[in-house]
Amino acid sequence: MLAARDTGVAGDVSAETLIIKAAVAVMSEHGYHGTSVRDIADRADLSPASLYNHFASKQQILVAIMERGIDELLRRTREALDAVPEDDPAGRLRAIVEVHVLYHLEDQRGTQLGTSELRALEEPVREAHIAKRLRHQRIFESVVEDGVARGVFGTPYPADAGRAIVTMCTAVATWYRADGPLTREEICTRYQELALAAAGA
Amino acid sequence: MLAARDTGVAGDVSAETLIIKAAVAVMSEHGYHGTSVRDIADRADLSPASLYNHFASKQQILVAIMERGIDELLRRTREALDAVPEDDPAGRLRAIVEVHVLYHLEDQRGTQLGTSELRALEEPVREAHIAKRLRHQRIFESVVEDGVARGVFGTPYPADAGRAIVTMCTAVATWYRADGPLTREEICTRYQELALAAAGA
Amino acid sequence: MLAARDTGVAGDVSAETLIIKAAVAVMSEHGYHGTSVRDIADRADLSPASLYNHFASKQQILVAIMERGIDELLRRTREALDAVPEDDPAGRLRAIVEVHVLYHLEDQRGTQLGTSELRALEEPVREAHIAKRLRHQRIFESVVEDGVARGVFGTPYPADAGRAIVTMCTAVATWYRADGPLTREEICTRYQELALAAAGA
Amino acid sequence: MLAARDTGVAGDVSAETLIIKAAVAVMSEHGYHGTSVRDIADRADLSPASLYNHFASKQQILVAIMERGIDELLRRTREALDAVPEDDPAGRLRAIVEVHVLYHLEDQRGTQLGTSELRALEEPVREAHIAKRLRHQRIFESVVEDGVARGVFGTPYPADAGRAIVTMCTAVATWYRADGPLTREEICTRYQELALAAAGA
DNA sequence: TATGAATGAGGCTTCATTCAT
DNA sequence: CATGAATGAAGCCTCATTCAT
Repeated sequence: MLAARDTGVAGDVSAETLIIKAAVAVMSEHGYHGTSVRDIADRADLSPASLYNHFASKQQILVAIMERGIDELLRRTREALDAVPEDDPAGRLRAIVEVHVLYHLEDQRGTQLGTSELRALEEPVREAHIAKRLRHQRIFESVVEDGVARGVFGTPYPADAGRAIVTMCTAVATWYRADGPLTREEICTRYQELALAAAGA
Repeated sequence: MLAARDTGVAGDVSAETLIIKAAVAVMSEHGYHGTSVRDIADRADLSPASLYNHFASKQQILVAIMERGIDELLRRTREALDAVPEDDPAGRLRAIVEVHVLYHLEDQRGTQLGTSELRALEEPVREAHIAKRLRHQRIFESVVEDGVARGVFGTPYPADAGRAIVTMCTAVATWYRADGPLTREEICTRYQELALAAAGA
Repeated sequence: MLAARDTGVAGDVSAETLIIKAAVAVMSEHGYHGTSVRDIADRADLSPASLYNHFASKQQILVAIMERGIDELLRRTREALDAVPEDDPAGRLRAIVEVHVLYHLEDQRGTQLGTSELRALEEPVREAHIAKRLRHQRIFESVVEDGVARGVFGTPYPADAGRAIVTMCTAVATWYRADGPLTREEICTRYQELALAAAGA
Repeated sequence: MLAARDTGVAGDVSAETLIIKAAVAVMSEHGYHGTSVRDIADRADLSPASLYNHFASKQQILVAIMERGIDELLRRTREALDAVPEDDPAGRLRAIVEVHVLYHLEDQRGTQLGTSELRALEEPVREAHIAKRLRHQRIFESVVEDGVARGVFGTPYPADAGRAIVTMCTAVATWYRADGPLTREEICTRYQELALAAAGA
């Protein structure tokens, strides 16, 4: 049972990961409530009963998806921030926008779920999860605020700008098509510029 | 409650309108698939069976909500545009942002539904509905493009800017709280500024 | 909808009563957990879904059966006691034994359920129900104790005798067959004698 | 399967015995149908799959419990009878009541199962098992009848008395608590007296 | 012998909808 | 126009059991 450890590394083929992939695929299309356990099982080439050897409930599958998603996003965002000097607000904003956009392009369906199915999370997980999302948004707000404090950004509403930036970067997951006219990197660059503009750079 | 615009007459309290209000209330909280006909009926103080005297199906209730929403938004947007001279791109952008933000603040729940339940619409209504939404977004894009053509906006990516503007203005419906620190008008003003910034005004 | 009121009177044909009769029939044979909602529905000539128009759950059907049973038994027992002078302990014991035996012969299956499915009742109903059953048993104990106090009964263990009497009278529901050698009245008489003997009359 | 016989001897720890003990514990609480194989396995600190290395099915576990119980009871009852002279009906009744009561106090849960889960036994085991239980009851009836024939007992209904005696002695398993006011021996003595009274000694 | 994983059957319940009243 | 009752389909989940390891 070598592959049983979910390392997040490509090539991971544990049953849990396969199920989560299947669930992301079908849930991102029809939503949590619009997706049946059978839908997930079919997609994962399993019987519905077998799902329950890996997850206690449909809800727990959603929890796994949502938590992994926000945890990874937070991790990457913090990592990106750590790599840019504090006295370079524009560079810091560019860095976290890059992470955000690339992550939402890389895992379009998973991140869409993360954005849209908050309401399907049951308490008490929901509350904790929302707190994480808020923490993530606060990072953007504080980067903009910091830039304003340093005189690099000129927006009079740093918090609103931060929220607007997160919002528009998140939305790329809803419209990006791999066969569209722009590469991921191009989209990323454009959103960095849009973000800087919104911040009043 | 001017907005009860079923027939256009103020004070409209037709059963259809009551049901739609009830449906918006519960569906905006749990989504289309997460809401049962009984949930709607309970909210509307009716029996589930009675709903069917007014709507042919749960799906038709959703259709009514979605179509009314986008139709009204399109109508207001066009109306706003007609009121501003063509040679004032900034004014035009301000105008449609105002309509968009105010409409999403005024009918938070209905517009949230409109944004999130596209996937729950069944064909062929869905396709037609998406076309309308696209038409709406094209208005924003063309206003930005026009502003660039006239040398008023400087963004190198007018289409992306247009989409980003719509996106961030739409999102106000998800976070606005009536008891928050800002009035609707203040929010509106800020988003007008953010939009102009994104357009490179 | 004339018959909708459940009066407990013979001839009552409300859906609730029909379902309860069906449930008693199948549950008394296979037990609560050994009986499926479909079993009950089939017996009542209904679809499983229709059951839920009348009872909120399988458990609530059981509750109705159990509560009606013990309430009726308590009622009859108290009524019987009221009809015999306090200074006639033997008559009083005969009276409550008669009620007990006849009720358990009259509704063999229902009373068997009442005796055997206590464990299937969920809290908090269970606790309250057990209290009722205890109250019923206390009546027997106090009649025997009273008889001892008055010098009519000689048993040195009135409480044990009372319990033993209830127990053996309850058991008639498990072995009585309508086509057996004894009439209900004969059985009743014999158990009155056995009870008096146990009490040391 | 050398060690499989539960001889009651301390130190017997075969897996079969452990499983049976676990099954008795959980089944006596929730009944056969209310108990899952997993419930038994959990209680026995085994995986459900492992149970099947020791018993062919859940049903076979029940069979083992029920058959061992009635076999042991019959054995002890006959043994007790053999130890008392035939011309001492009161002594014989005392002897079998003692065995019955003590066995039901010693193995409260197992005997409760034996009494209540007859209906869960599948044919053809069920029929054979019922025959054994009947044989056991006939012993009580014949002891009473014999006592009547010898002029020692006065009851006019020896069969009913026999049944009533078995019934009330069996019931001790349902109410006895180790921390109650009476020792097992005291209970035993009282039920011997109650039995003699019922027999009209 | 032990068990994680698999599964068809079936558990209870809710669903959207219909229809007689 | 309103609704209690009915229902086939489907929902999530547990069941007893099997099997490869």
